[in-house]
Amino acid sequence: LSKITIKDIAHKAGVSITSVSFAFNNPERLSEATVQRILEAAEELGYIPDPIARSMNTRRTGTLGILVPQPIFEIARNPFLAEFLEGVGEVCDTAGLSLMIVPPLEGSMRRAIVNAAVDGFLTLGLELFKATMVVLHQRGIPFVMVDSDPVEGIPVVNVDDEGGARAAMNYVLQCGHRDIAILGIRSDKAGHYQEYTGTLKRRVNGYLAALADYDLTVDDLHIRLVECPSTLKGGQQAFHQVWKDSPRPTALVAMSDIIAIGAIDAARRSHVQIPRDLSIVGFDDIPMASLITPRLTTVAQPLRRKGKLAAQILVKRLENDPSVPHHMLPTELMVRETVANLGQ
Amino acid sequence: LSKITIKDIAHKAGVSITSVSFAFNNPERLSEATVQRILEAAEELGYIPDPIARSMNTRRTGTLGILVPQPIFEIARNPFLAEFLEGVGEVCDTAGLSLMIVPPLEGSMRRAIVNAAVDGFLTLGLELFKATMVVLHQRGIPFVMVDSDPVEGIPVVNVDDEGGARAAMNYVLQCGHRDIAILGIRSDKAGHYQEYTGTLKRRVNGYLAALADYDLTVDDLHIRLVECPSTLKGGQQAFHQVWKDSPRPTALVAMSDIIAIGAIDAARRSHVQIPRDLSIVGFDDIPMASLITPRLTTVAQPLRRKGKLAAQILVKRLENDPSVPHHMLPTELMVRETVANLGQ
DNA sequence: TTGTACGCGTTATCAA
DNA sequence: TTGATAACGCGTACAA
Repeated sequence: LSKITIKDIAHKAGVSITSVSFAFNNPERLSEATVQRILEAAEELGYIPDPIARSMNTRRTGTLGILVPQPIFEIARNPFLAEFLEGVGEVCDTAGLSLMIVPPLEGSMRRAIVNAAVDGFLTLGLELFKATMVVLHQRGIPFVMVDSDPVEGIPVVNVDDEGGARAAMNYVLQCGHRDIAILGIRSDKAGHYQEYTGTLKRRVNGYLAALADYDLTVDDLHIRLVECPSTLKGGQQAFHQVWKDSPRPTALVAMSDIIAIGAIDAARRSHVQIPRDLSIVGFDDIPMASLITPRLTTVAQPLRRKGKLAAQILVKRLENDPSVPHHMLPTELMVRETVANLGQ
Repeated sequence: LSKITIKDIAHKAGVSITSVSFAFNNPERLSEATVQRILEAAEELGYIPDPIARSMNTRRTGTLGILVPQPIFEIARNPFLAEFLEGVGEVCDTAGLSLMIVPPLEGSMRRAIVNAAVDGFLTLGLELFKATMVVLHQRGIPFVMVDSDPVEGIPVVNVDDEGGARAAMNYVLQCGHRDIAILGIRSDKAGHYQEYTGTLKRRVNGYLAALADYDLTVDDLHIRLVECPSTLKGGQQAFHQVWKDSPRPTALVAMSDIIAIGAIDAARRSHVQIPRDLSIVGFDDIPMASLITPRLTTVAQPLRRKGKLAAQILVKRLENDPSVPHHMLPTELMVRETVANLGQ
């Protein structure tokens, strides 16, 4: 029904379509009277320029896309995204950009990338790495990778996942725990942590390194990796799964806070007391982590800063800044109340 | 740099541009050999159709917009959005749609609506009601209003805010509280709750109705309304503000969970024990509400269902379904652990 | 089966 | 100060 075009106005105001366009975009090139007349006609007709047609030759959409590896439905469940969005939002708001969440289309990353009418992409924890990179290049618009393995020529923003993970596991070991379940994030590499890439890989590497310091490995009977979705429910189910195990773990090392919090919740409902009966450490330090009781011991990563930085880089690229920064933001172990020291 | 167009392929494959288009969209109309040749050429050149040009004549973008009244930065802070998105996401995922978050552009709703290349809008708690409605109509694409005062001819999805608010306040009063601070959500109507519209108005009305049952009003010295942003920090600050008041409130009735949780957090840091020293009730029942300790007594609204329902309606409208449903979803008081009974 | 030509709504170029 | 007219890249009647 948005039938009213520049032509209708031109007709009504008795001018050419060029003049109408000028009236909006270059008023100083027209006589004031003409501009006035055109604007009035537009007002009367309730004219709104078609954003798509406009984008057609400005080559700009005014929105940037966040390419996420999971359906919106799923990704919205992880508070991780919200905080990341806060940072991205800061930049968008000041730059006057909108934000498009671009999930795989019918399971295909390619289709998603191809279809999205955006000026640039922020990729979040890319999966199907190689294939996706190719499409991204073909698409020919700037993109910045977040939480991915660094690639020559592409801006990347990462955090020190490995260092953080190592610190977390090391702390748990220091506290005397030797029966440990790692609560991993389920990916397409289900069960094969050796094939992990990006963030997952770096975190697992950190855990392994800390274990190695104690001559421990993950395939030990006492140390195991259990995968679950990075959601509250995922954490709850993971708790029930490992709690039946024997030997029963004395500590859970979760790869995300939301998993850890889910596990804590399930534990509480099962009258398992944290940290007396079971220790837990998370990863991310989402706001909820310090709001629950007991306060979650976890690895803090600067989620907002990460989002803001990545968005800033992308915006610069849109303005043809040729630099290709690679950032590695620090992580920090936040010792709080969910890990018991077995020595005491 | 996305220079590769349909023309380049036509040239390389030695066919017309029509054939190229057909090869992608209507392969059965071409000989298999030709299709093969074209696809190969496209593959080699790394061709990707331009989504904007395509939208230009399909009149479809494959994305729907969520029109929010605040900057992304701000709205991302409220877990409310995440849960709503979950519901919307369910629909998007199955319908193969992307999601665009559309905040005011340079403070202007109008500009935001005008610029967004989307197939339809979901409006969330519309502000500047009348003016915005006009632009939305002019834009000529379908939209569904969520959390707004119902309008003839426009689909609306609301929840029973008034009933929920009334139940919450009534419960607090039943528990014997008479010194109460309402923690309101700060809007552009700062301080003038009489001018509230939409959700805010309905909630305040609910509170007032419950108070009226006890012959109480909000301008009483003992009952007051304090406004703050609907964020964790907003709730923290609100706590400090009212805690200095005299008479000091024995109960806080917050218009959102995130405010309530912020207040609880601030209270805990000030060694004020909930609910012994201070009772608190929230609104929304976000997941965090039942995760914190003590578990938050609050009013549950079906956030996900709301998002899903609204999105479903919008998608139907995109398919030219002429029906204009008005929905009012139920709310429910969740009695948990943050309100003390003064009578006991 | 394939190609020509036009439409989509705007902005940009150039001439009048 | 204005107005034809050509892009922009793709879809699609219609003709060949």
